Amino acid sequence: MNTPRDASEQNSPSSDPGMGATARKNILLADDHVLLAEAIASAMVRTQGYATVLAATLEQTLQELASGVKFDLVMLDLKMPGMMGLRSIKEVIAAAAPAKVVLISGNADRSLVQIAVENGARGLIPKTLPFESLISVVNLVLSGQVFIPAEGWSEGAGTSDQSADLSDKEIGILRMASEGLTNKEIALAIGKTEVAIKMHMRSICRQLAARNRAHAVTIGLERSLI
Amino acid sequence: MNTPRDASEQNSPSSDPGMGATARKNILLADDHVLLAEAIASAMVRTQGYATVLAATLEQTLQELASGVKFDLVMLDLKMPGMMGLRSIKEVIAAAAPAKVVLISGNADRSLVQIAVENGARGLIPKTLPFESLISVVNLVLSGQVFIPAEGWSEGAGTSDQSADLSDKEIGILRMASEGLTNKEIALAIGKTEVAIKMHMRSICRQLAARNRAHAVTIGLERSLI
DNA sequence: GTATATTATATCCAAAAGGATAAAAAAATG
DNA sequence: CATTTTTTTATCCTTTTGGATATAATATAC
Repeated sequence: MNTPRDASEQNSPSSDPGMGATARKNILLADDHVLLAEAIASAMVRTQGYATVLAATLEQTLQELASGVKFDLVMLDLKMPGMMGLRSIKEVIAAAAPAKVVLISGNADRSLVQIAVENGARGLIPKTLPFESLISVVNLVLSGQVFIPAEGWSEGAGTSDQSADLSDKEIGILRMASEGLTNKEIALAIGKTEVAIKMHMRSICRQLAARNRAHAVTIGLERSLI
Repeated sequence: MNTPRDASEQNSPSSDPGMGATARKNILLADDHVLLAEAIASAMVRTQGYATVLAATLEQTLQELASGVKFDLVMLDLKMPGMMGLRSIKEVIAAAAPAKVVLISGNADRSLVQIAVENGARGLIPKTLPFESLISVVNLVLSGQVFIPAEGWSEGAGTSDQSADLSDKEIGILRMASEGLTNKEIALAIGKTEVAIKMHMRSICRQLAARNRAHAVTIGLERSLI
């Protein structure tokens, strides 16, 4: 099945006149892993005739979505420069509407995807998916279905764990904590007191269902919140 | 000695008679991101005529390397089930010899790759590399060169940071710490005293140049040590 | 075997993290 | 405006970390 894919030149989308009711689909592929993105893009073009545009950062993605080109599907990598967990996903979903948004990830955790779907995402394409299945999933999603793989992703938190999204401030604090800064140092850095940071950390841990800051950092990293 | 069973339908490697001195190359592609692996594999086959075998776990990789098939190049993903940082990289390099081993990663940190190269790795292929460049890099490496991209990876630790590899015990302890376990709980889990764990944590932090356990967890996750 | 590392343990101690409660300060809401 | 909510701060406290030092118990090497 896999034959030539030439990576570079996708068909440009936009103004495409005189196509039937089921016109050719425009896909925005947002992934900084160009190697993968080009491969997917070329498969789309070759086997389905879908026009594909690439974006390598969140910024580029939003730019493309604001460019006026009407996309049918956005394939969004969870770990891309600029991405900050659920926060960014929501942003893209809003900007992409009414285009469908499906997530791509190497190892997303269950709860994040679940919440993302509740917020309008059309599912998840794990990077561990065989090539062949990819096309089927894309068409499935284009037809209006939601696709979530039954397995193949990290266990996440099977228990009671709602993937709340942290505020920008909380994300900043968690990031600093992940870099080894103490509460006192963080406080100094953002001009607050140590106690304030401590309260934020407690809030962060509660929201992430983390046992302590080390655990919070782990969860933050795995959900690419930070 | 099992015959090369290749993952999809790539040309089977091994006994390939009647090729010139520069015989066709056998490549082992170890990456659990099948989507990407198949794309690379097909590009290899199509544009270069290189036979490619896929492996999706460290275990499979080592099995292939022990199967008797002579590979010329192993492309090894840093984040694959079973992989534990430098430890596993060394293992693969040893098992692959005299085949060349080049790393693949979405976001490897500088120091790890540096140390890996000092241990015999032939360089790094970032997943952000354009498709076109991939072929060039592969041939470059096959010709005996080491390839390390000048940019496009996480800053890592620019300062004085030697990516030492942790012992199995240390990795286990760090992993438990990343899951929010306290020293006391870890001690209980592995039948040691709290103080012993504390000493190990200190040793871990020293080796990773981490400021504290939260930082150590971050580094451990980023280097996929845990 | 002895000598030399490595690993584990015991006691100290100071700093930081985690938790609770109450009260200002600021922001958002009506 | 007044009111409600959120954020920030203060003061307690307990547990956990992080660090130092010394001593036992294993290994590892010679």
